[in-house]
Amino acid sequence: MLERIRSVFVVMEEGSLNRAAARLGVSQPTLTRQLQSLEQEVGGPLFERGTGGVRPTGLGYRLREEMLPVVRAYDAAWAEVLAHAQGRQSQLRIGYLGLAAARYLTPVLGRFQKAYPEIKLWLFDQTPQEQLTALREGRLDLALIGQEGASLGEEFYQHRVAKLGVRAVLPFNHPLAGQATIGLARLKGERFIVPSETAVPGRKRWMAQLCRVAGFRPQWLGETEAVGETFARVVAESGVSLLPDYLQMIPPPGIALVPVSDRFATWELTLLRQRGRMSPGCRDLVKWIGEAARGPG
Amino acid sequence: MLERIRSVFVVMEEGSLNRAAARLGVSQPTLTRQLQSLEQEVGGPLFERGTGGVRPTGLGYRLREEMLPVVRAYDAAWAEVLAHAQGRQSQLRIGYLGLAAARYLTPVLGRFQKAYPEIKLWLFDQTPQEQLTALREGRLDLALIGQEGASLGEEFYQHRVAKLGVRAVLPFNHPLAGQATIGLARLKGERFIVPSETAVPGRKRWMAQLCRVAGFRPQWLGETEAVGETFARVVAESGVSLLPDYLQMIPPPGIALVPVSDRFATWELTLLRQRGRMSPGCRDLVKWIGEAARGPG
DNA sequence: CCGCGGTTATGCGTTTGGCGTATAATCCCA
DNA sequence: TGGGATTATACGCCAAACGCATAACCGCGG
Repeated sequence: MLERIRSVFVVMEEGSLNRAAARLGVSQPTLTRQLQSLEQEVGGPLFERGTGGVRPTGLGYRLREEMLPVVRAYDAAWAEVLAHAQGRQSQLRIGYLGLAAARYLTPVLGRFQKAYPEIKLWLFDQTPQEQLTALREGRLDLALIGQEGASLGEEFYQHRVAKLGVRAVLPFNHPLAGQATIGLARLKGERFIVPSETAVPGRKRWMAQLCRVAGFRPQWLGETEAVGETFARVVAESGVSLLPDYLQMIPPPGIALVPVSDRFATWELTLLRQRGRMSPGCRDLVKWIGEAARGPG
Repeated sequence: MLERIRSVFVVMEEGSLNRAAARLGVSQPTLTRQLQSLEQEVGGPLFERGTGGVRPTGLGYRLREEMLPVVRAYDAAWAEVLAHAQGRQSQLRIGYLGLAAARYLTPVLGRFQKAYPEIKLWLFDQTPQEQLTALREGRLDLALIGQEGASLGEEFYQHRVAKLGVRAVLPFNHPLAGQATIGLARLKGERFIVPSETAVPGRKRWMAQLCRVAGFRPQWLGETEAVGETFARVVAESGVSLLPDYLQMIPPPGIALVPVSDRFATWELTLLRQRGRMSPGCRDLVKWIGEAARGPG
C-alpha cells in the first residue's frame, strides 16, 4: 500500500503514467492497475486521465499533502530500525537511580564518550518502576536498578554489577545512631518506612526478607514515593528504614546511616537490558560499569 | 509491510503468536512466517521465541517505538483522505487577493458558516502566484484569482465569478487624474508599472493586450512585487498602471483611480479549483460567491 | 517417568493477486 | 489523414502468501 502511495507521488511529479512507470521500474499497465486499485480503495479518482498525460484531482493533491510526511517519517523510522539492527546505534538511553549514579555511572561516561564519540548518551534519573516501564516501551536501552529487578529475569537480561552492603536509616536521636555498625536484629520492634511498590518494586519484599533472616517480622509504618520522603518520615515519625550502601552517600541532616554488619545483608546492583543482541557500544558500557563497580569497591 | 508492522504491535501486546494470530484473524503459521520475513528484512530478531510465548528483543521494542507514531499518522492521514473522497471535507482552504476579498468573499463567509458549521474555513491572503503553487501542492482548495488563471484552464477547473471594469492608476497630479472616465488610448506614450510575472502571472500580458487593442504598445517602466509598491512607484516615478475595478476600493493618497471607459477593457474574476469532484460545501461556496458577485454588481 | 496442554516452526498443496506482453481505443498535431 | 503520443484492457504466467497438518520442544502434574 505504501508503495502505491509512493507511486502516486512519482506520477504527480512526472504527469505521465508512462514516464512514471519507467522511473519506478514497472510497466505502464502495471502502474495503471496499481493506481486503479488505490483509487478504488480511496473511493474517488486521484487523477484525471487525458491523452496528454494525467492531472491530479483535488483528491490526489490532498493525498499527497497528507501522505508525503507520513512516508518520509516511515522512511526515517525504518532507517533507524535498520541502524539499530546492525548495531550502529546512534544513541544509548540509560535509566538510573539518582543515588547510585555518582558512584557507578559517572566515572564510566567520560571513557565511553571517548571510545564512542558518535553515540549520544541519554541519562534519565528515574525510579525503578519508571525505568521498567520505559524499558518495556523501548524508551530505554539500559536500566541501572537494584535487586528488585531479579524477579524480571524472565523479561529482561540482567547483569550483576556489584554487591553492596546495607545501611540502616535512623533518626539522629535514635539510641543506635551513634554505633559504628549494628546487627539487623537490633531493629526488631522498630517500625519501618518503605518505598511503595509502584515507586521501587520489590524493595518491601527485600526488606521483609532481610528482617526474616534476622529473626523478626518488621512492622510497617508507611509507604513513600521517593527517597527524600523516606528520610523525612524517618525523622518526623521516628521510623527506620534500610537502604543499599551506595558509597560516598552523604546522609541528610537529622539522619544517621549506620552500616549493617550481618553478612547476609546485601543488595545487588544490577543492570537490566532488553533481550537480544547487544551493540558493541552497549556491550562495552555494560562491561565498564561492572569493572568500575567491582574494581575499587 | 505496514500490516507486518501492525502485527508486531499485536504480538507484543499478546506475548504469544497464537493469541495474536487469533486477534489478527490469520493462522499461526502465517503469522510466524510474516514475522520471519520482517525479521529478515530488518536484519535481526524482533522476538525471542520460547515455549511460553515470545518476548520482544531490544530491536522489537525499538521498532515499536519508531513505528507506532508512524502507523498512527498513517491511519489519521488515510482517514482524512477517505473523508475528502466522500465529500465529508473537514476544512476548506481559500486563497484570495487582499484587494478582492472584501467585496466578493467576506459577504459569503457568514452564510457559509451557518450552512456548514462543521467545516473550518481557512483564508489565505496570497499573491496569485502563491495561490497557484499552493493549489499545486494541495495546500489550497480554492483560489480567487484573476484572468491570469485563464491560461491554467488545463491545469485547474475555473469558474467565472464576475467581469469587472478597469481603472487607470494615475499619480494625483496627472493631467487626466481629474476625469470621470478616460479612454485607454489616452495613456499612449505613458510609461507603465506592472507587477512582476512571479507575483501576478499573466498580468503583464493582460495589460499589453489591452493596450494593443487600444492601438498602442505600452512602454514598461518597471516591475513590482506588490500592489502597494505599484502605487508607490506610480507616484514616485510618474508612471501609470491598470488595475481591475474592485468595487469599493479606496485609492491611497497621491493616487487617482480613473475608470477606463472602453468596452473591451474588462477583467475576469475567476475561482480556480482542483480537478475532480467537488464536495457539497465547496460547490455551494462557489455558487454563492458567484451570486454575490453578479447579483449586486 | 510419561503424557497432556501449551508453545513455535516447517512441509505441502492451493489459491490468488500482481506482473509483463500485446493490443485496443483515444487524442493532438502536423 | 496518418504519426506519435497517451491511457486502458485482455490474456497467460508466476511467485508470494495462505491454511492445514504435523513436527519439535517445554513445563507441569499425576
